[in-house]
This record gives sequence, C-alpha cells and structure tokens, in this order.
Amino acid sequence: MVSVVDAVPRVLVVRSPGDARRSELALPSGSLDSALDRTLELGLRRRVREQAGMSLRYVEQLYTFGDRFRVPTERQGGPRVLSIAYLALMEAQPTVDGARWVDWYDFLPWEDWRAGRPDVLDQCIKPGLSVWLNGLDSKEERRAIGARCEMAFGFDGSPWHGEHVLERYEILYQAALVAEAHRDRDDVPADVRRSECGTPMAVDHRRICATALGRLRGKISYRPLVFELLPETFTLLQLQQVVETLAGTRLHKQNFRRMIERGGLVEGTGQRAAGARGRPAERFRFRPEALRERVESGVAVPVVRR
Amino acid sequence: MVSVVDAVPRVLVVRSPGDARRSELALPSGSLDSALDRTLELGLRRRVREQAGMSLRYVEQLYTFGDRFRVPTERQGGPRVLSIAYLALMEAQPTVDGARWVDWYDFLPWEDWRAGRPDVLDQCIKPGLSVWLNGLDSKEERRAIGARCEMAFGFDGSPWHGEHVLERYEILYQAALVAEAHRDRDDVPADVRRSECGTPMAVDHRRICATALGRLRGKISYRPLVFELLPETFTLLQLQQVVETLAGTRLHKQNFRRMIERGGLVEGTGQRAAGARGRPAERFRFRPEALRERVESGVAVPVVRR
DNA sequence: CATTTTTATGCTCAAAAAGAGCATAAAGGA
DNA sequence: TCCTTTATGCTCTTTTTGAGCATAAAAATG
Repeated sequence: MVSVVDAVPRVLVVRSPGDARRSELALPSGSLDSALDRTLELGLRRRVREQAGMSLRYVEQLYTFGDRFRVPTERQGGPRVLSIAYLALMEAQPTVDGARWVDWYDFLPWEDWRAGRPDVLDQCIKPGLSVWLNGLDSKEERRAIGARCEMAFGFDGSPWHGEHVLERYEILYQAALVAEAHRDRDDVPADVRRSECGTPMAVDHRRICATALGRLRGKISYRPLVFELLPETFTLLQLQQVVETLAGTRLHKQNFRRMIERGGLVEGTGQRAAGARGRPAERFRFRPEALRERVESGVAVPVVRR
Repeated sequence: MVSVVDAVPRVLVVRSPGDARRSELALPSGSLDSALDRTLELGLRRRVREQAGMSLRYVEQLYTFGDRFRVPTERQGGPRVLSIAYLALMEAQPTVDGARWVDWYDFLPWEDWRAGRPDVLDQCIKPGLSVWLNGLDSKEERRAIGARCEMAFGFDGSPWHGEHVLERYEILYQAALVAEAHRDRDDVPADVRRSECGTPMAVDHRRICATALGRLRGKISYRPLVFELLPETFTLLQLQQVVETLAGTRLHKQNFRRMIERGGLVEGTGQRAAGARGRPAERFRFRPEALRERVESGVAVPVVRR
C-alpha cells in the first residue's frame, strides 16, 4: 500500500509479529481464506477493510515469491510458503494500531535522486561493492559481475535506469550490503560487516518493496497510475511532485506541463488553489475519457498507418 | 513456452489429461516439488528439462491465478489451486509425445492485424457484443460496458491498443463469445449459443495465453526480448517479422531498420543470408553490451539533465 | 541473355516531439 | 512598495518520427 504525501512516497508498514527484541518492520500480510475469498484480489480487499478499515481503489498483482527458506519457519521444517504480493495505490489515510506510513526511500535510499546523486552511492555502495568484487575468486566472475554492477548503478558513465530497482537490490543483497543478507545467510563472515544501506525489513519484504517501486516506475510513463495517488482535483505541481517522488528524479516543469496538457489526460476546473506560496495554481482533474482517445505510446514500434 | 517460426507465433500445447472425449488443448503444467526445487523458476526449468528434454533460456513469471472454481476439481470439494504462470521464450525445438507448437492466433484470432482488420471482429465479435449489450438490464450498465467494449476493441474510431489483450479476452468471456464461458458457467442459456471465437483451451489457459501475449506486447518495445526468439544471427527482416508476429501488426520496413540500427542493440556480421528471394540481406547479431549504453526510453517523463 | 520481380538498403523531406530556457503574471511577505 | 515565489505562456533548437523515393543485388522468367 503506497501513498504520497508532501512529496514523500510512503509505504504502509507494521511491526512484524514475534518477540519484541527481534521485531522488524514488515509489509501488511495475511493468509488466504479459501472459503471466504472468491478471488485473490477480493481476499486482499476484504482483509484490508476488516483490519485497517480502508477500502482500496487501485490494486495490482505484483509478483509471487516462493524461494525455499524465504520465511524462517521453513528452516524448522515448516511448510513451503508462497507469498503473492499486491501493490495498492491510495491517498494517505489515518492508520490503525501498529501500522505506520514510512518513507519508501528509508528502505531504498539509493533510489532517490531528487536532490542529486544520493550520498549512499559513493559513501557505502561503491566502496562496498569494490570490496565484494575483489573478494571474488575467479577473474571472469569479477569482470562479469563488475559489469552488472556498473549497469545497475550507473558507475563509470553507464546511465541510471530508474526502473532497475530490483536488480540493484539483488546486487546489494548478494554483496551483503543490506542487513537482511547478514540475517539470512551463513556465508557472510561476521568480520565483513560492511556498512549497511537503508532500513532493513522483515523476511524478504524489502525485496518486495524494490519490486513494487520498479514496477511503478516502469508503468507511470504509459499508464495513468499517478492519479490514484492524488485527490479528486490537484494542481499540476502536485501532479509533478507525485511523479518526481516515484521516479526519484526532478522533472522540467514547463515541459512536464506541456506533455500533460498535450496528452489530454487532464482538464482544468477553473478553480485556483489557495494558501500556497506564490501565484495560485489552477486545479485540474483527471479525465478518464481521455484513455479512449489516446494513441499507442509506440516506442520503437513504428506501425504502418494507411 | 513461445517460439516464432516462419512468421507464426507458436505456443506449446499438450492434450489435457482426463477422458479422451472431453480432452482439450492445454498449456504444459505441473505441481511444485517443495523438496526438490529451491525456487519456483528452477522448479519450472527442471520439469521442462525432465519432461520435454528442453533447457529454457528466457523465463519470466507472468501472473498467479487463484480464482475459486477455476479448476473443476474445486467444485467437487477439492483444494484451492493456485497456478503460477510463467512465460518462456525460445527458438522452436522438436517436441516429445503429445506436445505440439500451435499458432498462438488460433486461440486469439482477433489479435492478428497483420493482414488488416481481422474478419472475426466484424463477423462475430461486434454483432455478438451488440446482442450481449442489448440483453443487459440497466441502461447505465449498457452505457458503461459499451464504452469499455469500444475502448478494448477499437470500435467507432477508438484506437486499437495492441497490449490490451487480456481486457479483450475478459470481455469476450463475460459476453459468452468464447466456448470456455459456456463450459464454465451456468448463467448462459443454451439457446444463446452465439458464434464462438477462436479455439478453446482447458481450464483458464486461454486467459493465461492472453495475459502472456499482452505482457509480451507491452514489453518488446522497451526490453530486448525478441532476440530470445531468434537464432544467433538473423537478418533484419527476420527480426522485423518476429516483432510483427508478436505485435500482431505490420511495421514500416525502412523506419524499423533505422530504429534498430540507431538503438545499437544489433551489429552486422558481414555475412549475407543466402537462399532467399531477392537481394541477400546482411546477417546481424544481438549486442548485449548495448544495454549498458542505452538511455532510458523516457516516454512522457521529461527528466532535467544538467 | 535480357527483362522482370523481389528483397535490401541508402537517403531525403516534412511534421511532430523533446529539451532548454526566457519572460510575464499573480499571489504573499518584508 | 518591492522582493520572493510559484504559475504559466512562449520561443528556439535539436531530435525523432512518419512517409516514401531511389538504387542495389540477387533470383525468376521468358
């Protein structure tokens, strides 16, 4: 469950059950009630309604995670657990009991380029990956994995691909630069406790967050998802900030406005927003009819039109 | 499992188990062996290796299907079945026993626009949907669903969106224009046996095919998936035909060539293809290093660059 | 063998879109 | 009043797209 407030992307987390000393931050979860739930998505909605009193609007299935020993109970002979992760977009709502909205980038700080290149990249990740690479046995492996790191993190002039979030997390996990790797694996020597990046989460929930952010970044450019995160009417600056927040980068204001307006996804209401700092902005609303008019985005697929 | 041969997209199907009279075409499937398989994907690969003697290259998780009564055994009190569908791309290989490569568009004929607007659209689908719409009770519902049909099938000037494959299948299923609807549901009067479109499949496998085609169409434009379906070296016409085959539409040859070459994803080998009809074409090969140089596709996300 | 057909490939031209930034408008605060 | 801040309009250049003409190099045809 994701929302955006004040230019901060927020994800709903709870304290993981279990003993308090080792309690970790976790995504809300629960098991499927075969008898009650006609579909997986309806089951999810029912659970959220009952437990958090919220009714979800936009929901999409993200990925099914099923690696062995993914959850600790499997190590003690428990059954194989499959987790079907869903992504829900919403306006922020007050939370009940243990649940909190937490800045998504607390968990993935290297993904936030809005204030320029994030410090953690040069302070922790680049040196950490170097150490890891040098520790690898085969020269061939060093070269291949080094290239993979370059591509993923945009080192040495490689471009940064916003949507490769999962790839970056996987690398950090393998390099034991996230705390979860130390927790889960035996092969990390205790003295190699390298600087760890970002706030850890329970089980593989940080991987799920990374999957979700990557999916979202890939999708905002060709699907009108952002409007799920905004109120009924909004200014173009609000819209821009939500996109910036998810994309993790700054946008060119005038050109953003031009594209939005040309796309026709949005229409002015004539009202202006009050209370802000400078000149008041016009309020816009999403125009779902636009979806019917819009043409294919068509990147690199030049169709013949007669 | 998908391959492309001679400009025909092919999907591997088997005869569904069960008694021969009611035998249907089905996608290959099997259940997870918790003990053997460390990850879901490895389990899939093992199964394909053992049962079909093929080793898969590109594999991606598609979707997890979990509606109640999706498989018939659930109606007789059987356990809830979750199916985690995967999409694999490969060069066509000889098949074993019951397995066959079947033209994907046999199952989804309305998706193939390569030879112009498919007949089935005007002959079956448009009239069939009209009958269905007129049979709906509320006027409001007729209007809303009518608009959804227009958008999905591009009636009345709405543009055709290649990747909305699943949406179209869902509509046809609800309108009982595919045989599966008659098989699964009780609410379809037997006398309303409207003309049915395409070859039916077992269980919800045609829905899975639709999901896969939609995913593939959405993804080919920004990920180099096509090369998984091609041999080591290939001509630009072959490459174009594979894209056309998946996109279900014709492309502009010269511009396609220009885009491919500008993208740098491909490099000439200097060899020329023999045996063809006209002037022999140069053979190209995929250039994975290009991924490192490529910039973001960036549709509608105008980043500020300093 | 000359001619036709077929496919490959190079190149041009106009229209549309993207990238960058200047200029003016309209508010609040010092 | 003047300064700061945000909104919005507009220009200008560079790229990218969409369309199609022209030529090259093979096989097919007569």
